[in-house]
Amino acid sequence: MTATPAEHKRLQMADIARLAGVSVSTVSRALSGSTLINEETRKRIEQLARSLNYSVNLGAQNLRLQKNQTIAVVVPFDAQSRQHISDPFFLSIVGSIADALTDRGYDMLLSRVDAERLDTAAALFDSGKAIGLVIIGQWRHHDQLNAMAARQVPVVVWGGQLPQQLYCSVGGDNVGGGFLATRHLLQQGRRRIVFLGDAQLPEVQLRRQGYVQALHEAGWAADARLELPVPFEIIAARQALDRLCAGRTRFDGLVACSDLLALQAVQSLRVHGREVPRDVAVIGYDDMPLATYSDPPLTTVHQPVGLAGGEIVDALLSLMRGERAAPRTLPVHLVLRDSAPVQA
Amino acid sequence: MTATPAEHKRLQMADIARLAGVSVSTVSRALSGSTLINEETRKRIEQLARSLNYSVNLGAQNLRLQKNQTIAVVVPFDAQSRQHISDPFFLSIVGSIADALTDRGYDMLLSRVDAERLDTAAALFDSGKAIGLVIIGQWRHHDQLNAMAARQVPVVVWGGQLPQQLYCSVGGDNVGGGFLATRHLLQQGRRRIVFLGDAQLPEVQLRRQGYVQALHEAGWAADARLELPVPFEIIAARQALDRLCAGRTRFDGLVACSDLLALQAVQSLRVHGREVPRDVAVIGYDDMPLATYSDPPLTTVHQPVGLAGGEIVDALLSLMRGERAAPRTLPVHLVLRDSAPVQA
DNA sequence: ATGAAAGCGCTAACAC
DNA sequence: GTGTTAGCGCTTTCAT
Repeated sequence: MTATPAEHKRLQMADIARLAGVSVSTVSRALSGSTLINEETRKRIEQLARSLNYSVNLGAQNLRLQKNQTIAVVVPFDAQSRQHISDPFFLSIVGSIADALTDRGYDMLLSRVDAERLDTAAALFDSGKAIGLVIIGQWRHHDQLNAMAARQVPVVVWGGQLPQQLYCSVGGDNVGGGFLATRHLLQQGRRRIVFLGDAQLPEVQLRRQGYVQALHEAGWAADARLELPVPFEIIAARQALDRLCAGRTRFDGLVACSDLLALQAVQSLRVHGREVPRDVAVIGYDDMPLATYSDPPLTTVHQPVGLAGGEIVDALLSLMRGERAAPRTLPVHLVLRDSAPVQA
Repeated sequence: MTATPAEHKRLQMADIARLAGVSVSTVSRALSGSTLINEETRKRIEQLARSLNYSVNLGAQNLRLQKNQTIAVVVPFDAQSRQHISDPFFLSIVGSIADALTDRGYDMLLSRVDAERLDTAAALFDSGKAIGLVIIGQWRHHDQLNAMAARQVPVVVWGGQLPQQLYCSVGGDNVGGGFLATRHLLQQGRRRIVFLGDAQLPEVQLRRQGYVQALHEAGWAADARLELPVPFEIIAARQALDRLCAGRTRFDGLVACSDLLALQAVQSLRVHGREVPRDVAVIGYDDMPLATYSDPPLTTVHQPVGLAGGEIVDALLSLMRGERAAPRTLPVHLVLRDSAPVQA
């Protein structure tokens, strides 16, 4: 609320030095807690600095010290759908990482890149803006991530563990999650189970593996007509669901790759006169808060979002220390609620 | 996945210069799009740089150019409850701001500070780490925010507009929201309406003003027994709600200060044998996605989260240009769903 | 069109 | 203990 660009009047060490009647080195020492300085001068300088709201310029300090405490967290976006950060799961993961980084004394730079060009995220590292990268999701570009890792960019990816993976990933047990959900439905007597999710995405592909595996164990084969490759984006997903429900494909169970997708399915089913769980049992994924409050409360695969941030950050830090960081798969479990209860 | 801290081998301009057989100045010119350079040399250098994944060190560049494109977004946390970023509304706002900043070419630094010491956020500016600040919520420290603004820290606060406010705020119309919710309940014949929210927080205080105003217009006075000063934190809120429901205070309507709070109320009421909306009509606040899917779907005050990011960022940018930025109040509206339907 | 040199704000030898 | 000086990686006069 001033009329002059506040930019120009930022204090610097030389100003403090002049006002205190000492040299800049003395100020530097006073403010950096050096031992070889008179206690009284330090007090005086510290107080002066504080009273003027002076803080050491971190850009200059970092340059001089060759140091940096910034980690970039990259949330890819789908350029086609111009999708924004809105998926509650992504947001939660970001929150979890933010907490973990704060706890460990790092700064977090939040960036967005085109999901088709994950490799552009490396510029954040190459330019020295960040000393490490966290990328949320592999999307369709396992290869780009591999290339980044191959040239030593410190990067941890939230996502699935894939064969021939050079980068470090941290993620929920996707195969296990898909399996648990599907097996539960089978155990409740469901036979025709829809799988809802775009298997082009590695995480979804892995969940699908669990789905297929559960079917096989029960003696069934996967049926391509029951696989609905919907994106995470709600509007498009809903259209696909409405088509499915309006069509003549019969099904009595459904495994979705997010809670939001599952709830869209519930709504679509309702519109088409089918009841959950009576006609179709539905299982979500993620266990976001809304799964508790929804109608019906959602049986869903719980992802350990709270832990995720710490795991991701710890993996990245060890990577940056030069250690090899093995991919980590975090345990998931099924939370039973009403959309796919025991005793269907 | 290497065994050597990758830190040391970051390329710099001198390396490129050496490899290209030119001076650093030439490289600098080539990479910065200067006109006084041979087109062929530029091509050659650009290609060399690209092939080596070289990017200009932005720390050094910023220092030299006295420039910086980083905006800090600060999400305060309640140190007592050790609360993490989990409130879906905060997360959404952060997402919206992230999108707005990305669109406008700024970097976003996400920080957390103790909600009791909002003023510590100013260090991000004083140290030159960020050239502008966005703070999510006023919490209990209007005064600290005023002090920051008074000393020219470019800051925009998401929150309510208060008297004697020196800083620029952007926020939903809280008085209007509280009013709309309460009036709706009154129009549906509800008479004893609980207000759920900690009026120590300015935004909540404003919503309470709207609540009181609606009561007055209908000829009623506020009843202190119907005001439940719960925090946004779920566990504590739930305890207070259970106490209310178990007690002998009668009420047939409830206005909550977040959707999560409203849904906790619904659950608490259920546990105590009361039905929503039949016995108690409930209205939430924010209109998060879960409000659509919940049981019952929540009548709630819609906040324009999608717009918020752009408004906040634009206000901040104009502030940084040295213009005076007036506080902005964004319109809210009531979304009618089943928890407080028309025709109670 | 290109190179040499100064300097952005800071820290760390190295003097004294 | 404190000041002087060099230099972190870059851009930009100023020469040539």
